[in-house]
Amino acid sequence: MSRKRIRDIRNEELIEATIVAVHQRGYGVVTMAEIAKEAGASAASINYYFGSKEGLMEATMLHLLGKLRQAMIAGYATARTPRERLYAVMDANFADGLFTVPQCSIWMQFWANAPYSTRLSRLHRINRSRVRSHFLAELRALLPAEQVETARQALQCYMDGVWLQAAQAETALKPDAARSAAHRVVDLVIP
Amino acid sequence: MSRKRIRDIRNEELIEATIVAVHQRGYGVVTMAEIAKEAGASAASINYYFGSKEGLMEATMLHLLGKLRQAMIAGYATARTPRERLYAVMDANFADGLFTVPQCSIWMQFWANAPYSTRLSRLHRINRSRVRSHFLAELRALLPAEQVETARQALQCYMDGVWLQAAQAETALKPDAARSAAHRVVDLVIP
DNA sequence: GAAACTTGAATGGCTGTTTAAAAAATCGTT
DNA sequence: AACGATTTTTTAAACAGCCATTCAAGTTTC
Repeated sequence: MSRKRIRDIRNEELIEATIVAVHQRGYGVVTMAEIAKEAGASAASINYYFGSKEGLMEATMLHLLGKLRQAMIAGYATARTPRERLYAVMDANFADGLFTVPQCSIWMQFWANAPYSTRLSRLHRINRSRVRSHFLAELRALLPAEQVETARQALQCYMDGVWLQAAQAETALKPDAARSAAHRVVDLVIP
Repeated sequence: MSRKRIRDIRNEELIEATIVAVHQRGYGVVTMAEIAKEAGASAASINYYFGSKEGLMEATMLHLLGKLRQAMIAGYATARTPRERLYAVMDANFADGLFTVPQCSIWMQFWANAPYSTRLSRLHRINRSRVRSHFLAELRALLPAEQVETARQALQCYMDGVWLQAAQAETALKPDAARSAAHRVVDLVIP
């Protein structure tokens, strides 16, 4: 029982430290020693838990992907109409616990580096196609078939772009403002 | 006369090689030796011309920024109405010579790394505020004041998002398709 | 006492930059 | 045109530093 628990505690601590350290120093530049220091541990112990630096990065992204997925199913639970479900897909990306500068920052670094790591690009592919199919499912109920793909691209690009800007923000983000702005964009696309 | 020319030729060759090499290997991982090999030169000669790796990166981004600026003033030349000028701002980002996978890729890597380099973040700030003011100038002529900022954010986020996706594309891009898609988005925002 | 956990130190490899010396280009003079 | 002098360009090799990973030897937990 406690065998598992210690490992899980360390995992979370190290992943949180990774998010902070990557945000502060940059994905390509951050060192194991810096992440370890942020977590109050040693570089060697990170390898003990995650095997390698790439393993740590993969676990960190897996963690963030999980949070995103969880936020989305939580939103789906209360949504009744296709439009509400479309709101829910957008809202998940701007959820309070997700839409923070460090997390948007690390997400962008993930995007930038995914093409150069087979393990990361796998995660990237999975997540993107999941978001994509959620969008398509709701849009098909709201728009004529020939407009669906254009609308999806517009909304998904908007979402990505907001994160990209958020990653560069110098002050704290306002998730609720981002959500209502996103709703306005949805209403623009689907009158 | 020819003193200047050789230096300019090498500069361009090395910058082109940088774009290719960074696209292939990633900003944070690419080495001077790899860039040099791509250009058919030696790592030492890059330092001779650019002083350092960071200097090379700054020069490369300056080059891309210049191309973007040039594309935009070229578009402005033929635009007559505010709406046409708004199209022109979008079109510049999707110009034939600019909207390619390697260049979108390096641009994203630039975004991701700008916060960690004072020289890059300076360029980033300059470019962003320039695009922003272009957007605002045209939108103010087309929308009531209280809608301008929302529309600007929607359009600029869309643009950024398209580039982000383009950087991940596995096949060649279609700049004209991107331009007409962008026009549709503009028409959506400004009826 | 065994298993799980932690870490300081060693390892091996790789990187950007400098240096010094050679090669190439340019120029002034004849 | 030719040629020596001077400047510009090139690079191989050396340098200095850093980093992920490993490992052996401890410490903690059960």
